Amino acid sequence: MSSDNSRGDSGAEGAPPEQLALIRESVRKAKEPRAKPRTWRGAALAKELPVARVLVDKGVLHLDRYFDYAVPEELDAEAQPGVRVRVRFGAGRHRVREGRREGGGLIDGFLVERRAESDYSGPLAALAQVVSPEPVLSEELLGLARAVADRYAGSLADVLQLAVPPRSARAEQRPSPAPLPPPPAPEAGSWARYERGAAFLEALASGGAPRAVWNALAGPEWSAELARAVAATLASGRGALVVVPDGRTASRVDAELTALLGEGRHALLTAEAGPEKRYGEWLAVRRGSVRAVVGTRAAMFAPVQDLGLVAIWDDGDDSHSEQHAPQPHARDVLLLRAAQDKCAFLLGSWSCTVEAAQLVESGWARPLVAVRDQVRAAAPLIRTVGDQDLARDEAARAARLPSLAWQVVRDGLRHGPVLVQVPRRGYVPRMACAQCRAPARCRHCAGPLQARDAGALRCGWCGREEGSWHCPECGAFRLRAQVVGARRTAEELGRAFPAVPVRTSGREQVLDTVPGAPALVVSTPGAEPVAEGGYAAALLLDGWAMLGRPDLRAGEDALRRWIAASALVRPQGDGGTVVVVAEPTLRPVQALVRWDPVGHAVRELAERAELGFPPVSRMAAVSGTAEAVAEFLAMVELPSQAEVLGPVPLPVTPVAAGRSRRAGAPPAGEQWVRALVRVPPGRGSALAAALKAAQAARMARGSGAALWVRIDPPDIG
DNA sequence: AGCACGCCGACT
DNA sequence: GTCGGCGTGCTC
Repeated sequence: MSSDNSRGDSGAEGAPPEQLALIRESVRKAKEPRAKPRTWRGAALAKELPVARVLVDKGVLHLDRYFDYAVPEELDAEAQPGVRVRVRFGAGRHRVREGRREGGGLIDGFLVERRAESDYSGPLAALAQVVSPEPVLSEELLGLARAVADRYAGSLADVLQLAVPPRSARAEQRPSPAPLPPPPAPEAGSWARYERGAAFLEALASGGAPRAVWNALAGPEWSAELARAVAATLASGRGALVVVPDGRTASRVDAELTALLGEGRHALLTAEAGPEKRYGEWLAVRRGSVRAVVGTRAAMFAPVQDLGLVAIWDDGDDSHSEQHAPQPHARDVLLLRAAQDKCAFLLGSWSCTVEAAQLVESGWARPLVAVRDQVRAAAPLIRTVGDQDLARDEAARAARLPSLAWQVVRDGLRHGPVLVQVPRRGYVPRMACAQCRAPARCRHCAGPLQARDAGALRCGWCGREEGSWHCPECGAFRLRAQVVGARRTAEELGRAFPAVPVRTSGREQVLDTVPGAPALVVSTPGAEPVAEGGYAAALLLDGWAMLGRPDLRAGEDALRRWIAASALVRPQGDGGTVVVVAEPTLRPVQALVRWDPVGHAVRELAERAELGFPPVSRMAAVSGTAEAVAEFLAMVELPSQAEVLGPVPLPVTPVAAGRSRRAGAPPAGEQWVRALVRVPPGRGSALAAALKAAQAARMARGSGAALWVRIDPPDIG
């Protein structure tokens, strides 16, 4: 049967209803496996490749597949792969009685492919509109989005919403500038301080794809080093992408790139620019006018052409986790990109996450480190104040500050600014051995024990009660809740040194830099200003607060924050000193004293492997009402060896605090539960696939109750 | 999610 | 006979 679209009445509202009914009937009866494209309107179609495969822009999982549409002749030229389109979508074909096809509104989508035939055995609806001829969704970007959706059990449309910025017609109309020729390969510069630093740069410059986990030396040179890695990649004729945690850090790297490459070779992609400007920059990158990008997490999808290097700075910072579904982490997206584009990979940090250690241990990446002597020389001297010191120190108890700390601050203020790091509010205390401070863990699943009502102990993962806890480390029977400390100390310090100005940097107002003159700089973690010439000293307060969070990462995180603050302090050769108020026997404190974040991460990794924790095992969280979670767990076909922990009740969001409507958080006042599912190494994709399939089936059935599935939950206690 | 189909009971 | 209840399934 040949096409019935030969009449060419493209402008008419449609064929007579009888004919439409006839088409439908014949299609139904003939059951052709591969229908020639036909439209309800009978409009003239494109002569070549008259079928457009379209991804409809709806995040729902059961629509996470392509739909075929017919390409009308007049849209033939513009309807190219990658463009944004609008199509009619939804049930509504039965309105043909009135002679036209109405129901089903216009929705947005992406044209993914042009084909000769459809494997859909019904008449195709026609593309309604090509929104713009700009091919925003390249094959590479589609492939990446697909991989991210699979990894996180999310829908392709959700990922594309993160990956492709909203259109701005004005930005699209402006032509992007002509690309500049590749710059010369840069000198090794301060990369020479690292054992394999110069070799890494040379590999980038000569078109290679080295993969490294870079433990940066303390001090301010890291941003220039990142810029050199970008320049080396550009020199090879390829593009480069750098993702950093926040806008402040992005502008630091941006400044180094401008210093090294001049204007016009790189783009800065952060949320601070407005949507139009941002889309303009994004387009310049996509069109190949600009070959290098530095930006915050949304830049992880930046469509850099001929990508040669992806880099991430400080992957332990939680702003690398996307807040929108399916909540991918920049490190993992860049890992997928490196694998897909076969490009170089650089993960840099002053500290070291367990995930980074795993990349090295698995042999996927090589360590990029300095020799021990260099490491120690670049770092300040670290001194600790623990419980014993506090107990001995009567004055300290009264003033809440030990005399060693007073002394270091006083000496430091003679030579320059002194940083005081105070914890942010809102950490939840968890239980630990009163004697040795080992975190109290469930004997069944090794989850964190938490004190519930009336002092009953309960596991935060599997919900089992613990009636007769004793410490597996030292045998003690008593527990203590680890306390959250005060920022009053900062005020006290200010009063104690009345001649010195006190400056604060925190959530409300983040200072970028402070001058090299003596001053007390009080800051929360992550908001520390850079001091001109480095801080003379730093005081890290309330180590208990940072270590006491009921989180698997508490140790790693505390160390990362301490190291980030200490890295802003002058080297010990120049008198730089840091005092940390925390028990010196604790592992993260010892790692800080030795300045050995990598060793710390390696030990954590070994322990996680033994206990079946992520990232060695893959975990997923399923949260919702008790009924929804139970129903979901009953129907999901989990891969073999999968283990379900819980469900346990989640804390109820106070009605007053309804402002923080985080993705996956229960609505204010509603009681939700959470189950954790874990699988052994290598079964992660099977787990994601199973969860996604079950979620899709649930949605298709229209089970109304909200339910959240989160791969790699960040807060598993 | 919409929205239309379809296979059951009360109605002009 | 026909209108219409909402349970079920599809959306190119």
